[in-house]
Amino acid sequence: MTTPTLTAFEPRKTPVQARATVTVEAIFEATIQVLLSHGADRLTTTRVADRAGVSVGTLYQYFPHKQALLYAVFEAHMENVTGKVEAACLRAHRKLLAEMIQLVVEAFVDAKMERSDISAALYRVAAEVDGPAVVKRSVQRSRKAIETMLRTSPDVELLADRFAIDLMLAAISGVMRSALESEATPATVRKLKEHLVVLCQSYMAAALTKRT
Amino acid sequence: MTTPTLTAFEPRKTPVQARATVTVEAIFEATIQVLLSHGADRLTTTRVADRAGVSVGTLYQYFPHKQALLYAVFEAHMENVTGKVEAACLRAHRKLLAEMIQLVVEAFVDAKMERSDISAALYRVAAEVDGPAVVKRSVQRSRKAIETMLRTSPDVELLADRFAIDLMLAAISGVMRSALESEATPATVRKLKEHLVVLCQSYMAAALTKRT
DNA sequence: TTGTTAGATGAAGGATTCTTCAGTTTCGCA
DNA sequence: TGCGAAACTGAAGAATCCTTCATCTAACAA
Repeated sequence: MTTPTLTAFEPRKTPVQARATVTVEAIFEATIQVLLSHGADRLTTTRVADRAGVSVGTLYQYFPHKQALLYAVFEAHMENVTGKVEAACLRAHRKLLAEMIQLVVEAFVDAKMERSDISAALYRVAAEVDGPAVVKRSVQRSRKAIETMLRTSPDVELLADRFAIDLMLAAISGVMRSALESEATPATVRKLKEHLVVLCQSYMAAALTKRT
Repeated sequence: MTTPTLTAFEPRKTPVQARATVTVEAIFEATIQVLLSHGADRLTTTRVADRAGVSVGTLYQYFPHKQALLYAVFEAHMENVTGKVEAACLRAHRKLLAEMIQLVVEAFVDAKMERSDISAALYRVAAEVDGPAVVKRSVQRSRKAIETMLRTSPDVELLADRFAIDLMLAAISGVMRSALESEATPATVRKLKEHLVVLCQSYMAAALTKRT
């Protein structure tokens, strides 16, 4: 056992020459393009390779199987969103609770909406690879960032448990999914963002006050 | 054009004899069983038929294609959950806002957890059929029930817009999905229920008070 | 009892897609 | 310039799976 759990999803070969790097990048992009133009069910390794301007064989040189490809794309997306959230947390250090929440929520929403088409398409991908596992890791990272952020607030005396934070993140995700799946208009998204901020602020205020 | 949009998902033939009804019911149940034992990707029409104790041909006599079968199962699940929510709304008429929210949230959670294995498995099915469309209809029904419920409250003066209610429902769904996908323990679910109630109560209180 | 309709069967057609690998081309370096 | 390694190619193998339809059986009504 070299790498126990996720071996099957790791790249088969790492590019060393420059052109190989370009190829992998092209395959990556092509995957997203095919996803958008043909849908997740008509996503074929051959089609992706065509779109990337390479042959199927090349694709299989870097990804052991179709799932690995999809997994990589999905993971990259989550990584991007999580990164944005972490960055927002850092920027929000030492601010008031309400403002913290606002910054984090807005960062999350913006990250998802930046390429809303991709975000929406990836929901179907997440179902085919092990979405929940990737999401769980992403949530853990976000939670940690939020926890340390909260510790710097002059506003908060009672520290929120991970439960409350995870729940808040799940709620945000749910709202965003619903918005993305119904192709919400920009105006709607703006309103949604405000409401989402209110929702999280109210909940956090309640969670950080409640004495049980 | 007889029935424009969803024709493709409607049953091909309606059972008239008693044994046919039994058959359809068996196929229905078998679909869920196969889903639980083999997973959504290994869900095969032949396998479902076998499990139901009939031949594939019989299956295709009632469902035009595999998707229609999955669609029917998913829709039934949503129908069940939505029904429970509507019932809870009716029971909560004329109560105080906080209690209303509590009853509705608990009804939703309970409905989803009643057969948590099925609920979880159906997330993958929803991705293959047009999940969002079914969900949207379910949300509309729930929202209406909640709106009329809220109107009977002595507690609420400012009426919540559909936006706020939809958002709340999406948040609840997101939290439940996260819980189901991580196979939360009963203890966790209990805690989660409490928190979800708090979250929704806080948000609704804020939404029904805010003056913009 | 008998004719008619509903219900059930399951082998086989047809189509699609993943994945491999033997062979070819390109790159980097001595 | 020449050689070994890295990349790339794409036809073909292999495995699945969906769906049909000609045929048979059970139910029901007259």
